[in-house]
Amino acid sequence: MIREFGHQHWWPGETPLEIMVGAILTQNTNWRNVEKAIDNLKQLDLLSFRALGEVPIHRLAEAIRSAGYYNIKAARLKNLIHFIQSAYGGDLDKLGEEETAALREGLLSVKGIGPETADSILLYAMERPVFVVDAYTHRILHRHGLIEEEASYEDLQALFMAHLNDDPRLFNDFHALIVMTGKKYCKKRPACPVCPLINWGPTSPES
DNA sequence: CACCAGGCAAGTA
DNA sequence: TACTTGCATGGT
Repeated sequence: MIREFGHQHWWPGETPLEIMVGAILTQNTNWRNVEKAIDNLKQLDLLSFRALGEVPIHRLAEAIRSAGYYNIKAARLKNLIHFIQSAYGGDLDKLGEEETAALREGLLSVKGIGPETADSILLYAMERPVFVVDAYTHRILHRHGLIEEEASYEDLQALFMAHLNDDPRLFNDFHALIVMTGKKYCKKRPACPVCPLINWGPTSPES
């Protein structure tokens, strides 16, 4: 994957807050639509902890319209801000000092933050050695016969983490490369240059 | 036109 | 517990 795409150096975001916002906005959504929403938040001067807390939710929803599911995502952003405010006094530095396991639990307690979003925040915003699993990860591992179709998020995460060094830089690149590979080759390609041993076949991904 | 994208929660039986 | 449905824009 490195040969095909090079190192990725994710997340495409400049600050921890921007990464957290992007993690929520990209849920089941094309990143290009998310970029527009984030650009818009910057234009409107809304991409700060303070502004996100104060902006009326309907105005926030309108600002992130291009990311889709905008009403739900506006609420989810508010939920995240509220969590940081109530648990860490709105202090991102204090949040940064929290233990990884405790922080993960806290994030998962926020309505609208599930395992992938929580782990994306932990890895890409907080640089914690947490492997991020997504739909591509599941699809690729299943096609290679490495997991059962029914394997859970935690099953996949445990598999990676049991076999890799606890290195945030490695996890960063690995997940990003899986996404790149999935986007480009795992849909309807007859062959994948990243993994020449596997011929996906011309039919549907899950066949 | 149909299908999907870096999910998650709520509803139903 | 095990499925199903809603959420929504924008690109292919």
